[in-house]
Amino acid sequence: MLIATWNVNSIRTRLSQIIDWINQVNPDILCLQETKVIDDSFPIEPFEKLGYSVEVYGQKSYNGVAIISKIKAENVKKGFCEGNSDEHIEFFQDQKRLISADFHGIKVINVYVPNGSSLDSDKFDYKLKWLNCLASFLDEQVKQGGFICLMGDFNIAPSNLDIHDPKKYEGEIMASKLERNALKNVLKGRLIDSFRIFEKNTDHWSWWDYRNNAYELNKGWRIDHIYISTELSANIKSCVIDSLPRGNIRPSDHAPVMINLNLDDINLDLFEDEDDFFEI
DNA sequence: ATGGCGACAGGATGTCGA
Repeated sequence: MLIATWNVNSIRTRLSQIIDWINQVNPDILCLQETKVIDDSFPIEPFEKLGYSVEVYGQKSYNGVAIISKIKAENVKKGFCEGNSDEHIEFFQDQKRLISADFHGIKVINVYVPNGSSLDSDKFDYKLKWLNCLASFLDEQVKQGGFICLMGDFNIAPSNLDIHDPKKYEGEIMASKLERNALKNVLKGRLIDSFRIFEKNTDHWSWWDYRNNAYELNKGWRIDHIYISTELSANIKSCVIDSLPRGNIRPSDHAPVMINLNLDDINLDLFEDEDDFFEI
């Protein structure tokens, strides 16, 4: 099963490129971020024509997430809705940055983490609070049992290996200790970075700034990630960043990232107490 | 380089992203 994530920076501007990519790669599940459109205006038909179902959670101009899937999404949830106090939900619900759904017993959580602007900005405070809320949300999902796939645009380079020039950006936005610790607190060791299962010590980027010829100079960051329950690590056959779409005419500034997950030999014993899993 | 580049809303140019 191919599961992919892509910050497309406007679904309407990038539509034909996304359709081309789907035709070429044939993913089973594609999580999108920065769709930048209200739900009523999301172009659902081009995906349905290819046999996909579409779940959207968007808003005007900013943010917006969606899940495109061949398998029908079960238990779709939009925004933070569990494991968080009502005031948290209230605080975060105006920015559409999270959608989750179950597929064959795997809970797919698609996130667009706030950028945060700079460390002295109110937006940075919002980013850390949002990540803390995500940690609580994830705690609740883990409690419910089942495998988890947490993916999307995290706007954080987990280590200096994920930045083309770590010295230049040391301690700055997307590279700070505070953000990295907030991300670690989300993962809590129970989820692992799929990409680093295969690429232990290599430079690969998922985002290149539109400015300063960054893509041509290959000056990028790896800020788009697919985290998966540690129990599933043996089932991941590959994790690849497809950088080619970044070279398109009028590209997104992000590249798609995907994993190939083998579900054939998943150990169902892990879920012997989870009736929900067997109903699917 | 307090600038780059691109999308958006709106109908010029400011805001936002990363």
